[in-house]
Amino acid sequence: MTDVTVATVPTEGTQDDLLLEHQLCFALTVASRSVVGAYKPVLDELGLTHPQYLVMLCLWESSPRSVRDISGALAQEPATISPLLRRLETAGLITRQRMEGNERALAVRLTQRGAALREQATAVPGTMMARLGLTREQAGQLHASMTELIAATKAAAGDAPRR
Amino acid sequence: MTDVTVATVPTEGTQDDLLLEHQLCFALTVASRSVVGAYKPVLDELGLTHPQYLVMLCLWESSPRSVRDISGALAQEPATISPLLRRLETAGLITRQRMEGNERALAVRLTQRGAALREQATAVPGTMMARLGLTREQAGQLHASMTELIAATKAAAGDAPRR
DNA sequence: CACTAATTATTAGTGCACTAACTATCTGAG
DNA sequence: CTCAGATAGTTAGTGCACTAATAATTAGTG
Repeated sequence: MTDVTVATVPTEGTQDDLLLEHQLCFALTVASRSVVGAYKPVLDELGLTHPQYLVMLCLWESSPRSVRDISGALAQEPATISPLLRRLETAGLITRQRMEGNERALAVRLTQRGAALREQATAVPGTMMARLGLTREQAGQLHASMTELIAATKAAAGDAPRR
Repeated sequence: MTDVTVATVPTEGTQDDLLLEHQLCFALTVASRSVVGAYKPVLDELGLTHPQYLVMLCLWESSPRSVRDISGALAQEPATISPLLRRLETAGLITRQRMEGNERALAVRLTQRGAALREQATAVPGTMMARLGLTREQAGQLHASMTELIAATKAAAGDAPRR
């Protein structure tokens, strides 16, 4: 219906460049919101939001981790992670206590319930790929494209702001 | 450095499925945030946030539009658009008045300043592609992938929730 | 050793995004 | 013609995400 769009994108700049439907950034944000939205019914059963799910993935990989560490792994500001962790603590999935030997850092640790939730979560990736009708190859291809894009933005950040 | 990831994804499900770095949804959200972040310095000069930029693109295409119309074009809830429009009105870029003939609908209209801003904006797409080091072909390819993904999520939404 | 620097986390403030609840207007079936 | 239901926007409430400012601890240098 509306997929002539890409095929007709010309090689040089035109005044069509400002058409909403031609914007990669628009397609990307819609895709992101749509995919996250598709996770919702599945994650609801675990009682997690999508960002919370990502934090849990992080902790299932290794358990006592600092805020800075998690923040780095998720490419998110500590100020974003902080309240998120507070909610996960309230939900009884993690504990937060100062690290011994370095009282400024926080030791974020899975509770028994938090660790146990992993069992239910193992089904999530497969369920989602099936729901979206993606093969492992397609998913891998998209993953690679996104990784490249992320790298491109890092390069762009290094260029202009001139720090 | 860390790009062995995709090449080593096996064909069948393993316990590695829960590794953060293997999640497409993670790569997608990071890519989305990163790209939007890359727009920031450029859009700052126009005094727009990225979501506001998308609304303006919308209005530069056709000017008196209803909230519902804009909401549909941007794939966003009216409740999200509403306060966003209020800020654009405060910024003097648009006006909001009830439509004559249908007092429930709103006529969102560009002001002179709003229309004029388009001149500055014409440079944005080109600037961004250059900054990200993307060719038109690459951008087109990514755009097509995102469009497919979006379609996949729509299909998924139609399946399960069974309305 | 003292005092500045850097590191780590949190808080405040703004803006997006969504759901649910509400108001106002319009439409259409009886 | 009337009033139940649909339509269009807004508001309230929650949660993310970012920047800037703050507090607390640690490390390093003179």
